[in-house]
Order: sequence, then C-alpha cells, then structure tokens
Amino acid sequence: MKKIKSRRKVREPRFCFKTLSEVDVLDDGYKWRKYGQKVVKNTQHPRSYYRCTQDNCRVKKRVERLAEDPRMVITTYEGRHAHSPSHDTEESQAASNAQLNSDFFW
DNA sequence: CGTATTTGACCTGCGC
DNA sequence: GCGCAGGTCAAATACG
Repeated sequence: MKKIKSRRKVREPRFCFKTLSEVDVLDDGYKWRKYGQKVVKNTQHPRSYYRCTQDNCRVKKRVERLAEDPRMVITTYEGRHAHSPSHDTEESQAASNAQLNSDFFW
C-alpha cells in the first residue's frame, strides 16, 4: 500500500428512475448482486447497493425506498451496460411497473 | 461445491 | 484540522 490512487476520478453519469414496486430487486433483464446496505437520514428505510454480476458489465445500481411511499422505490443506475439484457420473453411484471417513470425523461 | 447474500468495519470526501 | 456521512470491500453463512 504505497500509492493509493483516488477511487475513481471519472464519475459516470447516473440515471435515476422512480419505479413503483414492492420489491427491491427489479429484474430488468440483468443480474444484480447486493454488495452493501446503508441507512440514509432522509429516509427511514435502508438503501440497497447492487452491482451487475454479468461478465462485461460492472454497472452499479442503487435502490432506495421512499419514506412517503413505501411501495415506491428509486432505482439509480450508475454506468452503462456493455452487454445485451435478457430481453427474451417477458421482463416480469417489474418491467410493466417500470413504465411508470413519467417524472424523468432520459 | 459454487454462488449469492448478509453484516460489520474501514476509507474517502466534504463541510465547518 | 477535525468530524460526519456516505460508500465500498471482505469474510462468513445459507441455499441451490
């Protein structure tokens, strides 16, 4: 441990999506592995940190639950996917709920 | 047996 | 300069 360069000088843009779902893990076609959980002051619920476990994908996803709406969660994607999702048959009902993102227009 | 998941501890950055 | 908050990583355990 001689020279520890800063974590990441380059910050990738993060995409915030408000999704109405009762589950934290929304199967959007990618596989996510939870690597941490921390509680935020602004909310009374803990925030979950997920990371893409795909081969060519190190995208990070952060799921926060709203205190005002426990049934609604904010899914923040950090980075960009480098592979194609599993858009095969149906993306579960989660994808259907994901269409409720009318506040944000990416 | 392998992978995914969980909790705790540690580190870094920013604010005052 | 110090304190606080947020974020990340590691090890252990459980389940398939």
